[in-house]
Amino acid sequence: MALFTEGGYAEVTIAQIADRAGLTKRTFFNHFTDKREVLFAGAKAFEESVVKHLAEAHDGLDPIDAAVVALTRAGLALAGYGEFARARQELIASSTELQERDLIKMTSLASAMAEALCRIGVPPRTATFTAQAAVTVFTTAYADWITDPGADLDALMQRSLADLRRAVGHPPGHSDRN
Amino acid sequence: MALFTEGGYAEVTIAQIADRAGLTKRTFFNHFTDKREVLFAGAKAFEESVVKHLAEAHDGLDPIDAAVVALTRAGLALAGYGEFARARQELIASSTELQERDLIKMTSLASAMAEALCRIGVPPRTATFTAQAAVTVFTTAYADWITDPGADLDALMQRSLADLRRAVGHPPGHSDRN
DNA sequence: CACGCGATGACACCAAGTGCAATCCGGCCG
DNA sequence: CGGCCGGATTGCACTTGGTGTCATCGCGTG
Repeated sequence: MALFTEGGYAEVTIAQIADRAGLTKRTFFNHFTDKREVLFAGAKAFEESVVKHLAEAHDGLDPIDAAVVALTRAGLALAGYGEFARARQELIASSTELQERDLIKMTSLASAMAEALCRIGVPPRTATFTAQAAVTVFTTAYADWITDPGADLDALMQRSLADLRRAVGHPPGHSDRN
Repeated sequence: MALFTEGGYAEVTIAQIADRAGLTKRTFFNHFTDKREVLFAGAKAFEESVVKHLAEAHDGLDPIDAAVVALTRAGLALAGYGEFARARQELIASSTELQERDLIKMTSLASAMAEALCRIGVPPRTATFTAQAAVTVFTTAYADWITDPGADLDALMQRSLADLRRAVGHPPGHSDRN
């Protein structure tokens, strides 16, 4: 991170990273498949955390609410990394390479969530849309949270979900229940 | 395309592409910034087409419906490329590199649409969610259309939109109008 | 102490890009 | 007709990400 923030992502070379870590270029690639991947180390763990929360806490909730809750819970575990998260997000925003990687991680997350929803009994197509929507909600709520770390992630998530609902409009053929 | 489909994306080298086109590696990079980009040549034109349709045909429609209609109209212009589109999609599915590029193109499309919506008077946050949702709808409808080129894109889009609406549930505080 | 195994390192190598300068080619002007 | 010009093409050298292979190191175990 130190190297990246002072030199810019593209300028920093793998050799430099390896040197800084007291290792070799080759060893770097034994730990990370990519240069990009070094900034997404936690992604897999986060995905698993979300899936776990999703499998646990879906009692009586709409799929979309369950998905949002699962993302919120998993997201709260990131609360400690505030400063790092901000720097990382800024770095990602500065490089299309990193944005691409970020997007595919989010897509992977959505897929994993969709699969988890299927296991709960949600039909596949609904599961896909639900997961995708939930991840969209998370992405913007997370961005909000980055710019204001003091805010409550849960509230931000609910606000984003409400905004999304307002944006896509009403589903056909039912009157409001709940 | 011929090279890619017979050899697989990763195996084909820029030199081979250039040879096949009767050009040089260097010249290839004068036309395309990337190896990936050669498969996304039409993306910018598509994006502009969508924005144009969106600016024109938003009379009296909800933003989300306007966005979906714009994507549908622009999508219909792709009807001629059926076989190519299928091969391309298959290729993208086979390579994470290409998936990443595809995702960022879709994100760029969503951004452009959001901006266009803002110009129409939709508040920014709503515009972002609307555009994102519409692109999601398009992505799955397009995938459906790829697997069944005989189908009607318009119908597929409407079905996807309905599915998405069902997935995200009802917006708060209004009873169904329309 | 010998052995084995996982992590590290050295080295050679390939392909994607990039910068720069030379060259080609078609049109245009005197 | 001949020279000139600007854009497209090219050759070439170079950097860097990434991989395959094999040697080596360090360490815990029998």
